[in-house]
Amino acid sequence: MNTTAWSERALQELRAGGYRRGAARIRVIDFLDRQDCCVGAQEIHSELRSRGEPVGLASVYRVLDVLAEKRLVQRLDLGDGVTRFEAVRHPEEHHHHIVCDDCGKIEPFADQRLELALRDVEENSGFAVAGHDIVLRGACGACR
Amino acid sequence: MNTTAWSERALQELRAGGYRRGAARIRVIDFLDRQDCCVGAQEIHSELRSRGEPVGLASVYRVLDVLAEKRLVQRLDLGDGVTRFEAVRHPEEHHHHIVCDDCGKIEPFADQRLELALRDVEENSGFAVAGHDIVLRGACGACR
DNA sequence: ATACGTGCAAAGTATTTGCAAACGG
DNA sequence: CCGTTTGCAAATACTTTGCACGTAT
Repeated sequence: MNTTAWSERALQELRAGGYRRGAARIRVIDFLDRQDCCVGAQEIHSELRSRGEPVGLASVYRVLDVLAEKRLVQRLDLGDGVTRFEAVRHPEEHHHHIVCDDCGKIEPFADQRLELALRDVEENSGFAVAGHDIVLRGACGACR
Repeated sequence: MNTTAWSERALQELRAGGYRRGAARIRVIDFLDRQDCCVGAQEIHSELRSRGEPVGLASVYRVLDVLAEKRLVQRLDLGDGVTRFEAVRHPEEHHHHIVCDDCGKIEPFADQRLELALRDVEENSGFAVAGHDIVLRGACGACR
């Protein structure tokens, strides 16, 4: 399986949308593709900077905005005032997160029954539901 | 049923915890008791001010902090950068929220199957889960 | 009387916006 | 070339903190 598939697809979809391949865009997309969990904008900014691939912080936010609009990344809010982003590699199989209140560790999880229950709620809500955010909080194995 | 039960219980629990009945504390608690949905700190502050019960914004935040710690209110993050708070009237029957992306309308919902599915996930997570936050997003009946 | 509570203003943090210069196609 | 993208700095928005004064107990 090709590990760089996502960044390629992202750049391709952006191009199709009339977006150019600017330096910041490529760097941020490339960075996101290397992550296996969600990251915040400031984190992306400082990591890229320390790797010698500096990018303006505003550009990071702008790139993330475009990616989120194209649904190439998922925004997530863990409740600490930082918006995090994660590459959407397999749109059909999405997952959620569980966060440790003590050490801040973030772990993903997926559950079919949960999704089915959510789908039912969504269908009976009277809303045209576009998405849902689920965050579990507690103490991780190491901290409790 | 007594509609002011919550504010009384809140003040009582705070007193038991060694907290005094300061003016800001009473006003914020009283205000929260009159709401039927979640509210943000700034909103509480300006509403109280326009009602002629002014309270310092910092005090609002401090009161909310104490209440959240004592689990008398629930924090919730709807993803728009504003932390909202809601009185916890019946700890055993909690609910979640669905938000309209267009008009910002917030509606509560509760679902037993969803809770059961969550409980299972929580038990198998390896975490000692303290709580969960669920937010559904979409277009409400009027906006879609 | 004396700790705790409050209000104001200043600081802190995350994010957004204005604008001139750089750059992709 | 020309419109898009970028980086910087300034602006915004929410929340937190420091500190002197007020007040509940």
